[in-house]
Amino acid sequence: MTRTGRRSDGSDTRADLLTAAQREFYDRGYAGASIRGIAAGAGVDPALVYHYFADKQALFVAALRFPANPAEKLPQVLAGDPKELGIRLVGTVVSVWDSTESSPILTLLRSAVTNPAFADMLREFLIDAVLRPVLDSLVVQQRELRASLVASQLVGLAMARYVLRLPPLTTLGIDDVVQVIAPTVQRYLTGPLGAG
Amino acid sequence: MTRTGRRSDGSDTRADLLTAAQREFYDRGYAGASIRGIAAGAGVDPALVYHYFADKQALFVAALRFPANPAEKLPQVLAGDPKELGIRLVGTVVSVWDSTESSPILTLLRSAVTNPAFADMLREFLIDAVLRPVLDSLVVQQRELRASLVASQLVGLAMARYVLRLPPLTTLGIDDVVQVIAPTVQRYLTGPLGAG
DNA sequence: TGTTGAGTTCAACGCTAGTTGAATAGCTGA
DNA sequence: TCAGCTATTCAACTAGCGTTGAACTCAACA
Repeated sequence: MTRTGRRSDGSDTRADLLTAAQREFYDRGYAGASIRGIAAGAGVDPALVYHYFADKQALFVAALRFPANPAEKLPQVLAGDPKELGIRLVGTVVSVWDSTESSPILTLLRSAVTNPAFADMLREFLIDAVLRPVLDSLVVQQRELRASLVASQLVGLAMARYVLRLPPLTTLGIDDVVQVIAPTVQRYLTGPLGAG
Repeated sequence: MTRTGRRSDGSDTRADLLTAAQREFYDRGYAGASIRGIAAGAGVDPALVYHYFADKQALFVAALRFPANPAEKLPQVLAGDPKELGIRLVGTVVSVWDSTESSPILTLLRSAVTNPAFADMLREFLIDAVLRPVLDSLVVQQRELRASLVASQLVGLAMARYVLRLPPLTTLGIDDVVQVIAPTVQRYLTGPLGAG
């Protein structure tokens, strides 16, 4: 019964910690998740977390980026008729959100609400990594306003579908969600912003 | 230097506690706010909180309802041309949100993200107290879907304007916000929900 | 005037949290 | 084989939390 010391099996403890952290941060938010709980989820002593990560916040940031989930989907969103950009954007975003049990963006959304630093991270991700590229592909004015409007509808959709769990929006299939939300996003992207 | 015992001035400590609680819950969310911090904000010993309220959750609920902020604005939203219902709804909602430094709904929004019980409270408030009455005043189908769509855009607007502080949406005046958001809400309320 | 009850503080309990330093066990390369 | 690095655990520290019970002081009413 060896207690301390290195394990004999070739387990990847760092990855186990990141997976457990993802789950825990997603379920409970940044403040609600505990190092002890994450360590328990990975079957490991809490102190071990500090062997791999500087502190709780570093673990959070690392968990957000694991596995690498960059905007590599952007090209296929941008390709095609700009008149159907809203359809492709909403479809891609919702399918990414639906695809995993603990989407990093939803984790960040949960934590952004009570932590201004994470709100900054989310805002910068949304604007810099997603919406600016999309809008730069269009010939429109008022890009920043349009970007924030699209963000407002997408964030609201995430809140309604995953956090508040509003009955019809939560159970709708991806195609139905796209059908009702995409026209709004399309107007924010390319439509007139005055009276509609 | 009297330490314990009743105060001589006619101060309303209960109201002071509720005001401090509002501010603290708004700033930090339910879990992040502390009884000790709220008591300090009211210039009072933490134990005094338990003289007036059963526990932290009771204080939270009491702070949400203080001062009474029911949907007494509904009639003036419902009155008038249904074609401009979106304008009146968005205008009223944003002006309520902007009017106070710690709107109860925004507090609830902040806390709902990490606490399912508060998510239920917020959902029920939005649907039962605001959106069902509005939709019952219209002759439309798919009321529940329309309600959740309106909720998604309003919640997203709140997130963008007050939590994420997306630059243009945060600084826009109420009239400008209404101008860009109301058409979306109007379509969700009365427009076609298929391809737009 | 005396008594009661409401308002108020003090001190503490039990719990959980993030974090750290020392000790131990196994792997790797000389 | 052995030295040293890395992985791992143990035990503890400090700080903060919600909450409680007892004590004290004043105001109001009989």
